[in-house]
Amino acid sequence: MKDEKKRGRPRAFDAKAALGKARDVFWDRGFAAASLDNLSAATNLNRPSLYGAFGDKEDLYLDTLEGYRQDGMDVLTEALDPSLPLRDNIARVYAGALAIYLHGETAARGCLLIGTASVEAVQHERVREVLGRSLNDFDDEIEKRMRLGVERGELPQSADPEMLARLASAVMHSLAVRARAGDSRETLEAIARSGVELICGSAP
Amino acid sequence: MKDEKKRGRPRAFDAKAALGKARDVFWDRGFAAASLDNLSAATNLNRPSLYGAFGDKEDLYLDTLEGYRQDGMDVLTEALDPSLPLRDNIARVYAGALAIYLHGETAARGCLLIGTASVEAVQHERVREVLGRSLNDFDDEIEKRMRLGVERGELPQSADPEMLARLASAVMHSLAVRARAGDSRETLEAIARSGVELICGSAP
DNA sequence: GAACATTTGTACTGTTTCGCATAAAATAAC
DNA sequence: GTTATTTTATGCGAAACAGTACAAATGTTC
Repeated sequence: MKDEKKRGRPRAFDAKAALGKARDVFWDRGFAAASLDNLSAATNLNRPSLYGAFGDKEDLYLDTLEGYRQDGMDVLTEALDPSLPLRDNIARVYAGALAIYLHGETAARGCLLIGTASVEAVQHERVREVLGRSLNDFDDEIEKRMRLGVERGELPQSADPEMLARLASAVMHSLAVRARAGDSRETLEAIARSGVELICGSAP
Repeated sequence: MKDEKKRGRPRAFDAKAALGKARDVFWDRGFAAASLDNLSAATNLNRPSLYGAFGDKEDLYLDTLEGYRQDGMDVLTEALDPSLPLRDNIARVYAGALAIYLHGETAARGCLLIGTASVEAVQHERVREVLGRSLNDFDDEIEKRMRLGVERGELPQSADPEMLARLASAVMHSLAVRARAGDSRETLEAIARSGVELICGSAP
């Protein structure tokens, strides 16, 4: 199923790489301010090629969001490796997030979803759906680890895994916003440390 | 200084009211997707009147952000009334935030700054400056209350007021994002309650 | 009432926007 | 080699866009 030779002229570009370039454009400018000329220039693709491969601008944007969501989930599950202590897990989640957020030419880009999908969410239902689903998936993944923490005694029996997870996510959301607002790496790392402390309490 | 009659034809509109209407447009659509036609229609002002009163689109947007920031600070200081217990203060901060965030025709609008200024912050330095300053001002105001809490014994002497304030803000940032992502009022209120619990610990 | 100053409404300009039509190019099937 | 099929490249076209010129309208100052 991988090398099924399709008839007709073959593509002269790697769709996945093009999606990555398009993602950078959306990440810096947002959906509305990203023009097809910007996207065409960044991907080295003509407009018809973009349309042929991804559909219109909104489809392309949704594709980049989905890819970003998937990548983020991979980073998250790796950070939450259950063979490590809970405290380390949460610290790794924040470290992984900051590695993604603090990366930009002019200013840090923060999170693609929180930073750019939030604006469109009010008017574009499909964007709102992806954003909501992404946030929920993140919450759920962290919640699983919290439940495990209660079972293992890393957290008190009275702890509420669902709410702890949502608050752990909240710190990450704040890091995303603050990164884009121009906060320094030191500031963000300090918030992450304090967040771990507050969420994990005096867990071992 | 209030009624200095200027010569020439007087304005036929209230600039403050117009700014409020423009704010609604930016709140729903963001800066980039808000057209001058949208703004002109919402304010019932011709384009030349908009330009004459506020400058270009970016100037107008920055004006609405400043106004929103000021309004937000007023709500915040009122919520932080030091005659109330710390726990009530933080709960009131979140309640005040949600009252603002959960208000939209199609979907909740969240926070104007976090929801719409974040996108532009990367490329527009002036927007980034307002956003960063607003977040900092909020942090500082809450931090003052936290310091008072330590003095009064509402918080343990070992508490770090600066970091507690930033984490209290973090919960609010998350509420802003989640509101725009479509989360229900019940969900958001539950997060706010858990946030108060976590931040204020077992404070009286 | 005459001269001046500012706002308002209409209409315009030049640019940018998105999406597509059309034809040439490149490969598979026959 | 011929035909069928898909992707490229050029460039079109209609709409939306931000900002402004200009003249009419509406005040103040003298």
